[in-house]
Amino acid sequence: MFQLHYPALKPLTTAHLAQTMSLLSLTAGELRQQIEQELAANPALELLEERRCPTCRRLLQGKSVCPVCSRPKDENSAEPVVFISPRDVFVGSGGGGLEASDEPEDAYAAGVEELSQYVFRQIAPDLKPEDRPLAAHLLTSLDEDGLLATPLLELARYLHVSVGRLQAVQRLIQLADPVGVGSSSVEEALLVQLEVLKEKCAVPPLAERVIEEGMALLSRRQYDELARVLGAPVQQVKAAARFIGENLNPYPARSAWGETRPSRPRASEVYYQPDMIISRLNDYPDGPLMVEIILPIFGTLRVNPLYKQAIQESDAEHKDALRGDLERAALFVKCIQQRNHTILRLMQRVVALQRDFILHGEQYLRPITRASLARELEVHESTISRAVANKAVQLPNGKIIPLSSFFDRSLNVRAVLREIIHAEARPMSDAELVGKLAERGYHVARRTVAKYRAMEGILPSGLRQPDF
DNA sequence: CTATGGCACGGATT
DNA sequence: AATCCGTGCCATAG
Repeated sequence: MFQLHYPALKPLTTAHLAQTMSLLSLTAGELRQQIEQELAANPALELLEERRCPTCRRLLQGKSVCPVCSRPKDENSAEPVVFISPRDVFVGSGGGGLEASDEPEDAYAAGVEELSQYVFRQIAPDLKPEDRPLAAHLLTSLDEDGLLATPLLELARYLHVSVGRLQAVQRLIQLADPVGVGSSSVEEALLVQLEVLKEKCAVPPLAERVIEEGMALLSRRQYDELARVLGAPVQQVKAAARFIGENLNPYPARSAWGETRPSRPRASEVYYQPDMIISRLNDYPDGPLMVEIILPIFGTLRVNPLYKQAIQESDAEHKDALRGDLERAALFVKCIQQRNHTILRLMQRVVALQRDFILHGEQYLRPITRASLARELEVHESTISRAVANKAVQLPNGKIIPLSSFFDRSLNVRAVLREIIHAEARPMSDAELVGKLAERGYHVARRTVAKYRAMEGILPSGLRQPDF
C-alpha cells in the first residue's frame, strides 16, 4: 500500500486524487456534512477544538477571522489577500444559527426557509450579536410573499424589546436582497425598493406619492381618479404607475423581477449561502481585496496521536484494522488540505483578474475560461471545473452570486446591453442594438441580442415604451 | 416588409 | 462524452 508520513502537497495516490476531486466540488455546507460523517465513522480522526488559522497556523483567540492573515502586507498591493477562515455554516434546513423548522411540508415552505437563511446571511455582518435572535425571529415570521404579517408592535411585546430596536433590525432586512423583504405591508416594501432604486436611476417624481396615497386606486388601475386625488396630470400618474409596475415587486419573495403573473423562480440556480466572501480591506478603494474562504468547521482536523500510539501497543490481530482507519484519516486530512490549497490559489488568481468586475459591476467582467485558468495554475481543467462548481461568492456589495459567473462569457455584454437600452431615448430594434454594441467593441449577431434581451427580461422594442 | 421568437446545428467548453 | 452557447434559417405576428 502507500506510506503514511509525507508532507508533500501533490497527490501521490489514485485514492487521494479521487477523493480530493470529489471534495473539491462540494459546497461549504456539504463539506461540513462530509467531515462530520467521517469524524463519526473514523475514530482515528480528531477535531482539535482550539482554533487555529488554517492558513498561517496561528492561534485564533475567539476571533473567527485570523488577525494576521487579514492584515495587509502592503496597503497598495494589487494582489488580493486570500485566507481561509472558519465560519458558521447552515447545513441544509437544519442546524446553524437560525432555528429551522423540521422537514418542510411542501416546496413553498422550503422556499421560504431558504429565503430567510439567505437574508440572514447577508445581514449577519451588520448585526449586533444581541440583535441576532431578533432578526432570526422576524425572518421566520415571514409569509410566503416575503412580507411580515404580524404587526411589529405585537412582535415587540412578545419579544420584550422596544419597537425602535425591532424597527432597526427590520430596516436592515428590508435593504437586503430581495429588496423590501420583511416589510409590514406591500406599500412599505415598494417604498423601500423605490428608495434603493433612486440611488441608481431616475425615478418618476410622483411614484412615491402614488404608493403612499393611492395604492388601492393603483391596483384597480383607476388612473383618472388617482390623478384627481393627487392633483397631478394623468400623464404623469400613468408614467409613475408604469414605472412601478415594471421595476418594483410588491411581493419580495417572488423574486421574478419584471414580469408579474407567472412567478418564474429565475431560471438557473439561486444560491443563498456563500462559500467565499470577498470584501474590501478597510474602505480604501484601491486597497487589496480580502477573500475569505469559508471553512465549515472550527478547530483543526488531524489524525489522533493517541490512536497512532495505540497501534504500537495492540497485538498483531487488531493492527490491520486499526491501520486501515489511520490511513483513511490521514488521507482525509490531506484531501481537505489539498482542497483548501486549490481553492485558495484559484481565488487568488480569479480575484486578481476580475478585480474590476468585483468592485465596479458586470460591465467589467473579463471573459475568462476555466481552461485558461487551468493553464495558468498548471492544474487539470477538470480540477478548476470542480472547484468552481456549486460554489457561491459574496461580493463587497453584499450580492451573492455563483462562482461560475466569473467565467460567464456573455455577462459583460449583457450588462452593456442593459445599459444601452436603459439610456435609449426611443426603443431600438435588436438590429440597431447590434450596431450600438459593435460601437463599443462587442460583436454579436442579431439573434444573440434577442437572446440576451430575453435573459435580462427586457421586452421587445415594440412593447417597451411606445410613447415618451 | 420588418422585427422577433422557435428550432436546430456546430463548435467551444467543461 | 456531455453540455452549453452563439448563430442561421424560417415561420409568424404586427
